[in-house]
This record gives sequence, structure tokens and C-alpha cells, in this order.
Amino acid sequence: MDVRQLEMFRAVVEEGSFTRAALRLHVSQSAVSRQLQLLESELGGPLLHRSVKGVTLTPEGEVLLRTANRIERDIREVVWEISETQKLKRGQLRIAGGGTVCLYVLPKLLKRFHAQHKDVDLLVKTGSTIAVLQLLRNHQLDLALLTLPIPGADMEVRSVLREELVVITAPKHPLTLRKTIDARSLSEHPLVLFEPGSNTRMLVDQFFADQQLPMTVAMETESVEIIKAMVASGLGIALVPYVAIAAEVRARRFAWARIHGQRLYREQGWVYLKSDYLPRPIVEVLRVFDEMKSEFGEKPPSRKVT
Amino acid sequence: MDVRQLEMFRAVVEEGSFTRAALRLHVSQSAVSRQLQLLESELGGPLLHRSVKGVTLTPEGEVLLRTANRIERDIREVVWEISETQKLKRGQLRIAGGGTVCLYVLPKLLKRFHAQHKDVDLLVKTGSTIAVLQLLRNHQLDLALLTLPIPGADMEVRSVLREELVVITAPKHPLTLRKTIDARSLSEHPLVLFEPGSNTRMLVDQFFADQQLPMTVAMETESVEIIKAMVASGLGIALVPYVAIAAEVRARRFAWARIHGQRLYREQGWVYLKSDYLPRPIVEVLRVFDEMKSEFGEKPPSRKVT
DNA sequence: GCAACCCATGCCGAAAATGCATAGACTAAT
DNA sequence: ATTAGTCTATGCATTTTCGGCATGGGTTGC
Repeated sequence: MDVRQLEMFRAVVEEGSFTRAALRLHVSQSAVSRQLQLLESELGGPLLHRSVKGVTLTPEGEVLLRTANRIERDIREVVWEISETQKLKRGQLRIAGGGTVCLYVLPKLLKRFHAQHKDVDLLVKTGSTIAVLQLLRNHQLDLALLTLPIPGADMEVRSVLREELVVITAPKHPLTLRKTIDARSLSEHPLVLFEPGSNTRMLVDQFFADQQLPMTVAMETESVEIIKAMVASGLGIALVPYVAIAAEVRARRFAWARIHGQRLYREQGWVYLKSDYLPRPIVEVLRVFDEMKSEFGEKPPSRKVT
Repeated sequence: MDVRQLEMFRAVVEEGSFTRAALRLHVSQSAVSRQLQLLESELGGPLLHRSVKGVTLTPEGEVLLRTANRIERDIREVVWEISETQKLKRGQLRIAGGGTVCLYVLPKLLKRFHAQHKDVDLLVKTGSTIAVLQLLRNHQLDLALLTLPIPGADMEVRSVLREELVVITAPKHPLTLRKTIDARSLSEHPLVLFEPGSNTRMLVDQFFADQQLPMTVAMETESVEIIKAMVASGLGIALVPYVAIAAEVRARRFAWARIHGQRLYREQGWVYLKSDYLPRPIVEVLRVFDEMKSEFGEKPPSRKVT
């Protein structure tokens, strides 16, 4: 049994004639005749009485007609429903970033994106790398901009930003006004850090491990804004991406410095499920990002001349 | 969209794997892969996430799965339902006859038929030729044994019996003991007749019209049994098929005679819808009838020697 | 690093569907 | 009564579709 056959059957019943059914379906009459024969032979008995005045249903035909109608309706509905689901999906971008990214990158990016695609609903989430990856795997999220590296080979990763981590100090802090700070003095001051487990924190941990120096932890938090507030109130110093303090630096509300003889970078990259077909919004947002890349790549100015 | 594709889709979802679905359906894995691709391209988007651990449904897939399951169930049910209907039909014989036939032919015939086909439900109806034909046309009746001729070219007619009409009289009637009765004396006695419209009545009407003799109608009724009772009580004489009085003649409860120099016959034939496929019970009952034909062809004995 | 497994795909042969032409049956109208 | 028109069935040729085989690309697990 085949939906094509059911469609022909329905047409024949409704038109009361093989010939008219064939016209309606834009096929030859012989095709209709044959498919009806196949259907009847499959079901083991005639579905229609062929009389001179037109066809009428046998009891079996009546039974089949009810089912044929229902199946036709089911198919029509499911096709419609799926196309709606897809429209919705095409009109939806679920994106996530680490905490810093959500504050300093996504707003600008999505503002531009939204201007170009007003019909796309935007959903922005944040969370730890692990949590975001989990959401991506569950298809509850389309795209994320995360600090690399990303564990898991099922993810497509496109590295796109290299942000320098710089030391920030409160205006009255003893280290302030230094152009560079050596690792040892960094080690002697209490640090306000990202939470353990975050990639940026790992970078800092790795740095001190490489230097074989101890860390003094003043505090750990997940948000770069909290870190900044803590540093501003004199709780300690911190290593943060330059982009997070660029505005304050221009307003002279923060002092910053590089580590002596060394630069610390963290890498940011777009992350999405490898196996997935890429929905339009994803490719679009990547395109828009590439256009704006220079804006996000803000580098701390060189201090050699300062 | 195709039931085959839906079947494959269901199998893939349930097995969680293209390969295992292919095994279950006894086809190659490539066939499954292809049909799923066709389905997805028809619906305009992926139905499954192909991940390394197995396939999982996309939202569209979820939607389709519900419909696919329902369609599968619908088809299974309608096939079963139709096969039941057909079993029932194969085990059913709806047969009709004129009033006389139902009394003198069908009982013997169906007794024999039933002995050979105990599993066939028998339904016997009677009625006027017109009414029976209507039921045949509506497929509410399979077969009828009627007095010919049958109007309407949509009917298949097989003439099978020729019954002689004879005059019957009450034992004390003045015409009794005559071997033959001439048309004129027939015309002079009141007649108990079949109802107008019946084929047997038409035969009688035609006879008197041919002879250009008037008829004296004592009474009209539809049933040959009533006619016999009326004749027995002396209300008049009648022309009835010999078979209807054969038993009484043997028991000497009725006298009968031919019309002088003339024999009147009525023709009986099997009637069924021309266009219809012949169900087994019909061909069987026709076969059984042919076997027993001699029993029904009981002729009035010749009177020449009497 | 290698074997095992999974899905996708190019290619070919088999099967199915379709169209065309036409037969066969019937109707209706001249 | 004959004829023209209509409807379904069917033989034949063509096109389309489907399935299988072999294989490629990728991943997992030993």
C-alpha cells in the first residue's frame, strides 16, 4: 500500500470516474487504472463497483476511504507542522558565550546582526564552558563563543579572537604606574581570580605553575565585573582580558600593566556541533562577526614608548 | 512522502542506527540511508541528528514520528478490517427468489448447498421482481432466481428452468376431471390470479389477449399458497406452475388440466449484477443447482394415455 | 596504529510506474 | 439500427525509482 495509490483511490471516488481522476492528478488514465488494480489485488478484493454510471464503493472501499482520508490529512498536517517548525528554527538564534564575551562582544555583534535580520529571534545564554557545551550537544543551543581549548571532538571550533590578559590594579595600589610587573611581585600580591574550571583561570594557574611561583588567592568569582569591582575596592589585583577594561582605561579609572617580559593570551572561538547542518542564522552571525572582527580585536596599546 | 520511507524512518528511530534498521527490514544500509535522505529533502530539513553514539530525533523528527506511527497503525488496521469484511463476505450468500421459487426450489437447493458449505451464512429474501432487482443493484443481494424476462441490461441472466403453467381446480369444480380445458371455458370461469406486475401474471394476461378473450378476475394475490387455498375453497380456478402443486396432485388433493391445444410456460433464471466479480458462494450455488437441476424440472405427466 | 564499525555516495542492474495506443463494452443520438 | 462518443482495461515501450555492491571518510576502541 502506498500513499500514491491512496491518493488515486480518493480521487477516483471523489470524481466518480477513473478518467476524471486522472485529469485531476495530471496523469494518464491507464496509470490510475493500474494503481487501483494493484491496490485491489493487494487488499484481495474489489474496492469499487465499476458500473456504467460511474464508480461506487464496495464495503471494503468504504472502509479504505475513511483511512485514506485520514492518512491524507495526517500527511498534510505533518508537512505543514514541520515547515512551521523549520521557519521558527530559521528565525531563531540561540547563542551563548562565556561571561566576558556576553558583556563585551555579543552586544555589539548582535546589535548589528539584528539590524540586518530583524525577523530572527535572539536568545543569549551564559554559563560555564561545560554547561554551554552540554546545551550545544542537546541541540538546545546553536552556537557559542567560548574560551579555548574546547574538549570533545564532536565540536566544530573556529578560533577567531586572541585577547591579551593584562594586570589591573586599583588607582592607589602600590603596583600602579608600573609599566610592567614581574612575575614575582605578581605572586606576592593577593589575586582576584576567575573560578577554578574556567579556561581563563586555567591559563593563570598554568602561568604560575610554569614560573614555579605560588599564588595568593584573594577571591574567586565567575564574573569579570565582580573582579573589576573587587580590584577597584583594593581587595587585590587581577588578570583580565584587556577588552573588559578598555573603556575604563580610556576613562582613566583603571591602571593596567603587562607582565614583565611575557604576554598572556586567551583564545576565543566559535563553537558549534560538528555533525549538525548549519542553520542560516549561524552562518549569518559568523559572517557578521567577520565583518566586525577589527572592532573586537582591540589590543592594549604598546607601552614601549610610554 | 511514502509509507516505505516512513517505515524505514520508524525502524531507524527504534533501532537507533541505520545499519540495524537495514538488518531489521532486510535491505541494505545504503537503501535506508538513501530513503531517509529523500524524506529529509522532501521535508526540507534533517529529521535525525547523526551522532557517533547513534541517531537522535530533531524536533521535526519527533513530529514526524508521531504521524508515522499513526499511519502505520491505520494501515495495519484497515488491512485487517478489510480482510475480515471479505471473510465475512465469502461466508455469506444473500439470495432471493419470487414467491413460488422460495417455496419450492430454494429450500431443497439450499439444504444441499448448506450440507456442502456449512460455514456459509444464508440469507433468503423474497419480493417482487422490481424490488429484488433494486436490491441486487444496491449490492444488498448477491443472487436471485426470478421469472424472466428481466428488464435492465446491467443484469446477467442465466435461464435455467422452464415451468409449465397448468389449470388447477377444486375437487368438486365442474371443470374437474377434464383432461384439457379450452380457452373459452377458461375465460368463462372466475380466475384466482397473481398480482398485476408479476411476470407470471403478465404471461396469463398475454394469453387471454392473444386469444382475444376476456378474463373474469375472482381475486388477485401475491402468494401461490393463497391461490391454492382459494381454489380449494371453490373461489375460482387458477393457472399455476406445476411444481407448486405436484405434491398435492400426487396426494390427489388437486385436479389439474392443460389448456386445450396449448402449453403455457414460464421461464426462471438466475439473475446477478453483470459488472460484479462473482463471489465464491455464487458460483458454488450455481454449480449445486446444476447438479440438482433434474429435481426441479419436474414436468407434469403427459395425459395423452390417461 | 590498526581493526571494527557507522553513514554517505557513485555506479549499475532490476523493478516499478507511466504514457501511448488501442481493444472492448456500453450509451446516446441520429 | 447504425454510428459516434465515452469509459475502463491492457499490451508495449519508456522513463523513473529503488536496491545492492563496493567504497570512501570518519570515529571508536583495543
